[in-house]
Amino acid sequence: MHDSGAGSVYDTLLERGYIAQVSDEDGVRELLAGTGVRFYIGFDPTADSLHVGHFIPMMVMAHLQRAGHVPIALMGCGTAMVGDPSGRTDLRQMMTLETISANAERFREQMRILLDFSDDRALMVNNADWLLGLNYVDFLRDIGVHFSVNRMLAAEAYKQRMEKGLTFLEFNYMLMQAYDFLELHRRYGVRLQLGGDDQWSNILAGADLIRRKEQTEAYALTIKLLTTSEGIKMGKTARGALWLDPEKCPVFDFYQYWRNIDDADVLNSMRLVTFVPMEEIRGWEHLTGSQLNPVKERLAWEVTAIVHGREAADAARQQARALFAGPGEADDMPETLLDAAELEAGVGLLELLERSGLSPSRSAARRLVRQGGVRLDDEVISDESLVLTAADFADGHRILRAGKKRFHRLRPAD
RNA sequence: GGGGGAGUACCCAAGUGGCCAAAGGGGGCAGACUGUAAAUCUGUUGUCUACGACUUCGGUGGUUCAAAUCCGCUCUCCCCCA
Repeated sequence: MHDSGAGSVYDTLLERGYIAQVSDEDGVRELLAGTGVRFYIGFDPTADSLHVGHFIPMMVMAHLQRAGHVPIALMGCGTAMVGDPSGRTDLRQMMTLETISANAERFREQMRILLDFSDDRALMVNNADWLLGLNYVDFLRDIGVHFSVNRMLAAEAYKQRMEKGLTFLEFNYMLMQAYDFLELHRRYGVRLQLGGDDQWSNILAGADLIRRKEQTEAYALTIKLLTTSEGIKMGKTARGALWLDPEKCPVFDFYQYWRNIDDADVLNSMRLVTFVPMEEIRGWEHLTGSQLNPVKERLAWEVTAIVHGREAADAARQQARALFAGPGEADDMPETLLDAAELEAGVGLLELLERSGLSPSRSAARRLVRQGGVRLDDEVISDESLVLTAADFADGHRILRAGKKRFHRLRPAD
């Protein structure tokens, strides 16, 4: 884990491909050339776990922290009460403050995987502290005057909503985020806000506000969203987003997501989600086809190690190698225990597929069998009415496979 | 406040009394081919005690032998006028 010693952090960010837009490139470069710069990124706790979409901005914060700057992670409990319309086609589900606060608690824990909060090397603040107590009329007179509705409507973030409709509630989001920036400038001297590229107009609004209220230059820098080479958002899995919480996305699945990445996206991902030095990454540029497989494995290990720790990454790698390469198997494969009584009576294959989570329903399990997608150990099972009894477990456990990539261990309970 | 329009499966979107578990596309899943990739081809994609049965077309109550389709009420959203 190391950055290239030479060059400024700004150049590191640029080279690794994080930067999407900057309000004043020279200004930001100069600012970051110093040390101890406080900058912030806001995270609205609208779900109970962070996902890869948040992970990229976190990586940027980590790079900057390692270069001696001070990241401020803003928990958007106040802004989450309103909901950011940027990039959304419809109104977010309104959330209660309790839910939001509980989510923020999870976010806080997950932030620690990448940021060092000790000795004020990074700060965590909550905009509920200043947003929830605001007086409406005061806010309008103090902040609202500085916003032109005409200009707001021209913002890309709102344009998309002009067809589907935009509520006044959401329309205010930009003002709140702008106010956050101002508030953090006043409290901590923050002059730089980072965010996903969809946050561009919101961040600029804040920089403008600071300029007007404080006559100080503030900067906006947006980070590229994690997309495939075809511009499609990455991080979606069959079960939804690629969550950082192992409860919501098992480590093995997380690892496999990166292991199975498209050839065209390997190096780009390597730059964005790992700390592997650029010199090393450049050395892989000429690789093509199956030569990229070891690189994919490295990528998967590196990200997994950052998010879940080295041991978990080692385990996932070992498990994957065992399952795909040889007849072996790993220890921490998900498993289902079968008690003696049910083995006595016999357990149906379809039931097992459903219970293990390999199939969402028995109908789906039946289809899977019919299409030759089910294997018990290495044998394809075509009999959908197959029943397993204690005799089938004479050698201990059996491995149930759905398709080529999903595995589950069945084991008699002791 | 007045007028018009829309809500269909994971998403988009056909269907306007029976031939509808509901066209088509996307996505997902499986198989073939491969490199645990992509592309391509094939199959599949409501549930179940499965050649049949049951539940689904915003919600609810009706009309009818029969409703996603007709009527009343209701919820949500969009557009035009104010």
